[in-house]
Amino acid sequence: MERSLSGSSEEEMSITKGPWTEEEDSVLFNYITVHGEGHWNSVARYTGLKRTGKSCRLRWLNYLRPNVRRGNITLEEQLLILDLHSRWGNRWSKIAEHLPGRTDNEIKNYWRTRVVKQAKQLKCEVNSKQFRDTLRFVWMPRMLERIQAQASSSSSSSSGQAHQTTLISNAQAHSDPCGVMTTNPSLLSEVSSSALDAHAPSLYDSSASYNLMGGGSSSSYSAEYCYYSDIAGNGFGGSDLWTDENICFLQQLLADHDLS
DNA sequence: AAAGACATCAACCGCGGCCTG
DNA sequence: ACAGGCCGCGGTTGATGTCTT
Repeated sequence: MERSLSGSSEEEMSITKGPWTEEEDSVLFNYITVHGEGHWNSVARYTGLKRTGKSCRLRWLNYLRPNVRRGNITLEEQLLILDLHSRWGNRWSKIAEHLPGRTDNEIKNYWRTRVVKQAKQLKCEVNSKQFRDTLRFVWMPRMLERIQAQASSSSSSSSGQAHQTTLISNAQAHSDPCGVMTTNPSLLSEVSSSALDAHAPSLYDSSASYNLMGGGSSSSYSAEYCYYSDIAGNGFGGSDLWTDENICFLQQLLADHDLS
């Protein structure tokens, strides 16, 4: 696929856009293997590829680079993404730094195709406090439970005290064929701690901003949280949390409590 | 089986920051 | 100090695959 640009120079007129061919991939891969990353405009120039430096960089980082992982974002990774996004917002490259092998593009796509979609279905603004609290107090604890369930199914340990240790061990067990961790264990530990705190609301400041009910007292907060936590724990099914069934469940939950 | 709707993901674009001369 | 080039980031688009009717 070759389209011309509106630029006037002959060079600009012959720039290739669109999907990369195997041949182009091979040329780029071989060049970077020999010369290393960087100087992307030079890469484009010296390889003879009719691509911009930007395009070469993107193709390398998102596709050709060794250890790049695509598809099947694990629960641990989803949990990390949700947590890190709650801290940093749309800082995709920063978030990607903590998910080895994952690219900012992939994380961004995950967020837009899964999380934003679910927010729409819940008729929430994705950046609204209501939706963020839903993620934090319903989805994240639920993800954690699933991760724990996966871990306990492969481990004899089942005590609550061993929860975090088990979780981290599980994360460590998820390494790719090249031995790269799928998740940063120290970060996952931090995430699991904060998400686990959701099971013990008393640990939070009573005026904590995390209030699924949208501004009630601390006592109603605790009581309501227990309710949500219990229902979340019992109401979801399936291996994928982002299912229509679960969204309907949440919609009902929000409607019942006049949250929308 | 075909067509339309929807979901996913690779790639492009514009902008801002940094570096260098 | 500043202008130009390069790089990286985040937002958006378009192609392709999958599902539904």
